[in-house]
Amino acid sequence: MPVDVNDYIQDVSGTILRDVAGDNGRPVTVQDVSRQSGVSTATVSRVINQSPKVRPATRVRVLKAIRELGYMRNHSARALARQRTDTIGVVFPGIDSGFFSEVLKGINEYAVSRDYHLMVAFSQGLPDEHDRVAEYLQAGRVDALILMNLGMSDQFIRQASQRELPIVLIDRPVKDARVASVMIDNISGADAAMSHLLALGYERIAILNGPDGTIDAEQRFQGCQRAAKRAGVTLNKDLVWPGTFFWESGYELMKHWLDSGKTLPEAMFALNDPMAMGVMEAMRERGLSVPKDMALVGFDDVQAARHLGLTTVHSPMREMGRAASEAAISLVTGGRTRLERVLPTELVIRRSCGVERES
Amino acid sequence: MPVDVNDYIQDVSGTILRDVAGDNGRPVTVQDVSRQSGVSTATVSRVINQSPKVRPATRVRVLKAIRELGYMRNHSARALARQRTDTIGVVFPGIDSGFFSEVLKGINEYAVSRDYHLMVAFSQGLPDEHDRVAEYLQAGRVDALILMNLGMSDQFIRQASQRELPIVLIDRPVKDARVASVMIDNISGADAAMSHLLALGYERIAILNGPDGTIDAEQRFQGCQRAAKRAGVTLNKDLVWPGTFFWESGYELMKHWLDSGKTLPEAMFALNDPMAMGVMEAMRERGLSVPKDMALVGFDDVQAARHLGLTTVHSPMREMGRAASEAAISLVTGGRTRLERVLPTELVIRRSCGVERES
DNA sequence: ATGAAAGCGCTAACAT
DNA sequence: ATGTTAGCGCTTTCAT
Repeated sequence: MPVDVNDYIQDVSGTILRDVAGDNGRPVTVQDVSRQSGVSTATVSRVINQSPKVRPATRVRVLKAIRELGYMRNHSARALARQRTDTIGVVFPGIDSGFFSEVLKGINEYAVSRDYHLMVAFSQGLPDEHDRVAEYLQAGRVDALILMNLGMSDQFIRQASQRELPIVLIDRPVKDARVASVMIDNISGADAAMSHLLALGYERIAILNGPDGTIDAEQRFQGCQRAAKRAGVTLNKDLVWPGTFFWESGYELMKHWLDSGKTLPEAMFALNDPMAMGVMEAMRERGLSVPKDMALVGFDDVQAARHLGLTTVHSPMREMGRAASEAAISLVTGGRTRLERVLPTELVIRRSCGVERES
Repeated sequence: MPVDVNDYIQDVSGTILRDVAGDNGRPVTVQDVSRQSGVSTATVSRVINQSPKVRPATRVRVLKAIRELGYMRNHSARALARQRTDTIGVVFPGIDSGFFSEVLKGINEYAVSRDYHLMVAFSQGLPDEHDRVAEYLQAGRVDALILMNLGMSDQFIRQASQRELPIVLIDRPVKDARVASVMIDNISGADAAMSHLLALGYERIAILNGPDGTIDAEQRFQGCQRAAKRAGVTLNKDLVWPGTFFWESGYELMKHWLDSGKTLPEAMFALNDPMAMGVMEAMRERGLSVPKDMALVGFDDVQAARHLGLTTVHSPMREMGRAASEAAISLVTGGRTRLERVLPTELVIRRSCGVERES
């Protein structure tokens, strides 16, 4: 069914672009098609919507008229009549965690395949965030909402979810709310990275943490603890440093460390890639290198990580987008969906932690 | 006027989120508000749309009803009646040049300030690109179209522009088409970079070009020539290398160069940052460094450039987005606009070309 | 299989 | 300043 619809659309749009509505200015409507093909508007609508109850001959006549007139269906009218927009709203935080484009592509991929459109907004700050969401919540704008990594309170989300509009949260679960959520398996990812470091025999392992209160930081650190516990070692509190998840954070830490003259740890696990890259850069500036002077592992597997040979935990951003998109559309169309999805992460071993396996 | 409208919306949305439509399932309409407040729907509409011709007392009554009922205006109905959607469509290429998020934010910034929404699509490949554009061209979906850096032919664009829908092109001019375009000043940017290198006294300057046929590559190379000409030198053809604009391109070039044992040039101008970063990485792997063993300049000023101390030409992506957004909305609302805008670029001097000024 | 007609929720003349 | 009314373009019963 979707396939047919697409075919139809391509057909029409091809026409549009070939000979542009030469007639008058007024846009072509079903009425016009109806008149031109000698059938009722109801039948025209049936043809447009691939209803099987149209005699082939009739269908052809209508299609011909559509083509001749360069008819295109009007979205607003259709949405108004059907009470759905075939559009899903996406709200991202204004500060770019760097992933959003990947996630958005994932969302888009699936949405397109289901013939859905995307309405996106970036929120700058909390009040604006609320406004944006509230705006999309307005009946008729979108059929579902995907919210990524926003700062709004659980309470706000819970209230928002009272409306009939399906909501999907990326990178954040909410208890007690009728919303779907998709996250990545931060814990296992961090566990794997830490375990790898431990298996390599490193003992003095520093951890550059993320900011307090973010779920990613919390879970990743939790993963570290799990790995340590399993290995029967304890994390050295003195080697756990607070970070911001920004590049500067890693850069500054390492710079101070080197300035202080203290000996470096054998290895460091930066809880995201930008920080790891900051660390690398600070070392490079001092003529030190990874993994010679210190092993290093990151988290997220941003594009640059590959280029720098940084061992890191791959966060499946694209897939998160896809999953969110699937959940949203499935909620809209009434399909069954798992309300909580946790996507697996995977350790990608490169040269920064001392073993040369992949590049 | 926009301010008032926003106030109103915030008002309403506040309500929405406070006490959720407790009543029945049916969404609240102007009719309901009309009934509840004892005025006609026309007046309700006037209040909603900030018409000045409403007695304050009446306005208050209506506002009260709106609040009590948790009324939200229906976008589709409004769009259908007004024949405008307050939405602008944005089509990006599926392959991420890395900028698109910046540009999108710029577009969003201005759009939001004018109370417009964004509908975005990524096209994968040429046919899909056409489809996406054609789809948005459908009356009623969006009020204007911003196309970024797509591969479609001038002819296609020209035909698309025949429709009444305003079109704004980013990073590409089209002759003879009734479209607006915003670009960056590649020529002056490259000229400045090249001139800088020449002023520093470098003579053997290699150029790592972009792919043939892309306007960015062409113009940037042109800028190089202009600088050379003005300085009274000629570009050494043997030092001009074809590139792809991808990281790998720079990496491979430099690797081969080093493998070949040929002496390095004194300086290199990579016509975009990713390639420059590839070059740096290849050098780093050989224990060479910038600018000690070779000066290096990039183009675009991506985020990592700052971290790596790469001298480069700043491309104002955010501003491009803003400008495109302005142009689009201004075309929609009938305001006058420059149809061609070329945004200035700026050389950002960091340590990679041999002088330590900024960091 | 097809048509007639009643909306979907809102706006915008036109009247008063 | 406010009300009446006729659409906007499409879908969808309900008849036939």
